[in-house]
Amino acid sequence: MCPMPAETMGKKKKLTSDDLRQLFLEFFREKGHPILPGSPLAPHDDPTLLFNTAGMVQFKPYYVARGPIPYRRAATVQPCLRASDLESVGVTSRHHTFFEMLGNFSFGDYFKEEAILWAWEFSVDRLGLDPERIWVSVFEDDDEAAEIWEKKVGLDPGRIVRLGAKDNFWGPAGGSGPCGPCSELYLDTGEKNGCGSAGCAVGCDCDRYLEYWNLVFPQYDQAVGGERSPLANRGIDTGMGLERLSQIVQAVPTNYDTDLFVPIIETVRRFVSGVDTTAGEGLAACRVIADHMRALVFAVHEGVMPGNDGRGYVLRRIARRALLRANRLGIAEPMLHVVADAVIDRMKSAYPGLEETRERVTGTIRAEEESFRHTLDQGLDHLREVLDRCERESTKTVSGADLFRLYDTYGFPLELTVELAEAKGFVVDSDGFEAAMAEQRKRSRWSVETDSPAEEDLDGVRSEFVGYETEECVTDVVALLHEGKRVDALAAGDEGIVVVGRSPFYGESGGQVGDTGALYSEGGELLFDVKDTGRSSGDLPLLKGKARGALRVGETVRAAVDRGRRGDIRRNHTATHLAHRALREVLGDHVHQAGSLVAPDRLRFDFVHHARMAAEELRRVERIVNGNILDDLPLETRITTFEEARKTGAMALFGEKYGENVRMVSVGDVSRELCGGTHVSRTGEIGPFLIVSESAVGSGIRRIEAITGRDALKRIESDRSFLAEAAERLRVAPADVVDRIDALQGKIERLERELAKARKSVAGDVANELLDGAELVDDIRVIAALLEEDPATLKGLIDKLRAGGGAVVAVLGTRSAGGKAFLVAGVSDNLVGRGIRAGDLAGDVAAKIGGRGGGKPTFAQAGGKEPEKLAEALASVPDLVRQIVSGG
RNA sequence: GGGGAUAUAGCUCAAUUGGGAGAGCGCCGGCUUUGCAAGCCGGAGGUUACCGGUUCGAUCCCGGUUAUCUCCA
Repeated sequence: MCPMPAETMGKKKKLTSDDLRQLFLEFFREKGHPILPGSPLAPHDDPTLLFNTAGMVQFKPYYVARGPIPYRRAATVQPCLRASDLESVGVTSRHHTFFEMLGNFSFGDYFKEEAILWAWEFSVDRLGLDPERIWVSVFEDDDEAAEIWEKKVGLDPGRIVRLGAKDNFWGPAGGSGPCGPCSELYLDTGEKNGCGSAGCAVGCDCDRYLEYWNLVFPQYDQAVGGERSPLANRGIDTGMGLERLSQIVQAVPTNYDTDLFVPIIETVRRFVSGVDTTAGEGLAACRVIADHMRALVFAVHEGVMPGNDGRGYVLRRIARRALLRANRLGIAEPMLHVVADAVIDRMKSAYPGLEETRERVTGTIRAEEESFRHTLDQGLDHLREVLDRCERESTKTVSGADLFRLYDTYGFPLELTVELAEAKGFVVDSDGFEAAMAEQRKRSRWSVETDSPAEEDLDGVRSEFVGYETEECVTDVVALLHEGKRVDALAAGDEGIVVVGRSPFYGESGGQVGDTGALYSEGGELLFDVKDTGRSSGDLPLLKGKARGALRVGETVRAAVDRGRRGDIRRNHTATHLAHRALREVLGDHVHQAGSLVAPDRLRFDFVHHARMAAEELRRVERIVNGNILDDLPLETRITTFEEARKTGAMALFGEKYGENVRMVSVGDVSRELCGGTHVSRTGEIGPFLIVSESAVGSGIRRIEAITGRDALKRIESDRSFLAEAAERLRVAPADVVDRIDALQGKIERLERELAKARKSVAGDVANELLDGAELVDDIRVIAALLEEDPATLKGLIDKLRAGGGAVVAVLGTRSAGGKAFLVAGVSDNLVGRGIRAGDLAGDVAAKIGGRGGGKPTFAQAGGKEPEKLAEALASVPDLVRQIVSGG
């Protein structure tokens, strides 16, 4: 193949981004690289990263590993997500939240020479880039790399530029790990694209020299503190962004004009009318939406849900930024899910898995759109209130506190607040907002600093977990903690923490709760009650509890786990695995664990699923699990490598940290999961499995709770006795209980209707009687009576008396439950003007029975503690009315 | 992990210093009208999230729990 300048490519068959992925992988396969799948965007095994931000992340251990590794070179296409510089997206052509990295890697295999020669060969021979327009940079003191470029490649020394650490020293990704100097390849797109300044060259910020490939030569291992040591397997780590590569190969002005983005941006445009989307803000908005939706689709596809912390929060912020931009474009309807469809259509050829999750992904995004719409509506209401208040207080400034409250509490975007407030002629106190923000940051930092325990206290302490094999063993006390400090001994009665050399106690982890039990002396004396077992950051089992005798470091003890409780836990844990498997079978493969609790009395399993489970689905899950239990399947645990386990299809958790070696738990051939917990040896031990509840935990996450073994038997027993008892009370056979209840309810309904009618007519009679017996004060009929009715009836009577017409004052009393007095007072509407208020009346009468009262002018209630004085107090009502009438 | 807010009918939300739990939509029944949209009347539906406290009396005040929203880390 002969070299071709970039522009001429356009006239021939244009290379698509799909072609470029293939060409790249094919080229490095020819050079002896195994082609590996990209690792997940959300790495399970690297807690230093929220998301995969670079191509080499999955290989970090291989650079550091001293022992054997599965391969010495590799090539990948790695999806990456970077949310650290969201503000730059759409403004420049080179920042993306989601991008794909093409990379070739060497771990202790080839080094600079091959990497450089191959990069050149691929650029010129396969991509057809014009060799006269390729420039390179090397780290300032990397003579070796410069010489390879000059001597072996034969590149004009004038096109080899030396740059400092800012540009040409890479890493480490995530703050620690492999790093080293690098060499970058650039394509000169010609003077017309430059900034025109005299110093314009490689490294300049303008768009003339486009960096497209970074060859990193990792040779140091950087610790968290910043110190560097030589890397065990120095090697090569290259990264070429597919978006940028597509831009230069397709000879278009920006990444957004490549075939990766065009169909997506076009989809966004379909929703816009009246705004120019070919330039300026409108164009930038379309680009941002397209970019963000690519990130969102891939992250949700992998099972990350928008939420309010960690990875989920990053996702939510990305989604909301996209929505805000859509808002700016005048789009009111939910549309991101449509853009998501376009992303899936565009990317499914390279990532076929996207098609399978399409419905879940677009559904999740749609739900997120609607939830943000809701947040915005709420925020608008609050903003309106704030502005109204400012108006009333005739101030033209919206305070920092108000701005912050809208943002912090109601999640209303600051820029929207500012825009809307200014449109109405207000000014905003941005400094006040910043101050409030700084205050919140300070609080958060403070809380992080103060609640980390003094873990360094346990440096050098070793403890082995032997609980898989045994529930009881003889061992030594290797450390004691009292009130958070290392001590040599605990006295009887002290609360503290014990660490033993060999621990049969399981420390809480992976959802399984900690064991309880006891420590005994060699003579059999109880020394320590283990009330719970935790886990230090170094995974030491920490036995928490109370000393019953003197306990010293170095002492030999017999450690015994509470066997019955552990048995319950084992049953529930194995049942959890079976339930997980059964849920996937019934609901689909998108179901995966989002949280789990394995306790002795129940198991709780949270999982990703978008809808409420139907009763029939729950029954099917139950039936499948109980079927597995009846089959009495054997369990097998095996220690293997993470990669090996994945190949066998074992389920692993997103966001969970796994070491080099993992423990794989298989239940027959129905379930295979990575798990450190304790399990039964055959499923038959589990006994009955009953799902007792299904509920929502958060958006897109459901929860089931279930019981097994002894608790399930107890539940069945009590359910049966409830039913038997109910049947007995109803005097029917258990099978007829439901029919009987229906019949009874119909009867109750009929009787209640009749009763209400009867009450009404009785109340009418009583009201008439009371009116007849009323005392006249001037023209006012005054009624005061002590009745035997309940408070609700009294209230009804008052309404009747007031509605009867004429001038009426009524106070009714009764003894309420609990030996207290209850009063209601009513005054007809036409008397309010004459100064008679029900509230006052109720208060005055209540005063005579040791209580208080109040209410509205026409209706009031009161109570008192001395019901025996009720009659006397009521008798005073006519006088009270007389006083008001004559006094007023 | 920390701060703030919210929790009332199936849904969206009211309830003025603590004093009778409501509206709109939806649902059921009836009527009227009709090309459709609809209209009129009636009805069912509530442990005011949960637990405790103050009070004669708590949807309202106080404390705790849980859940959701939201910001920071």
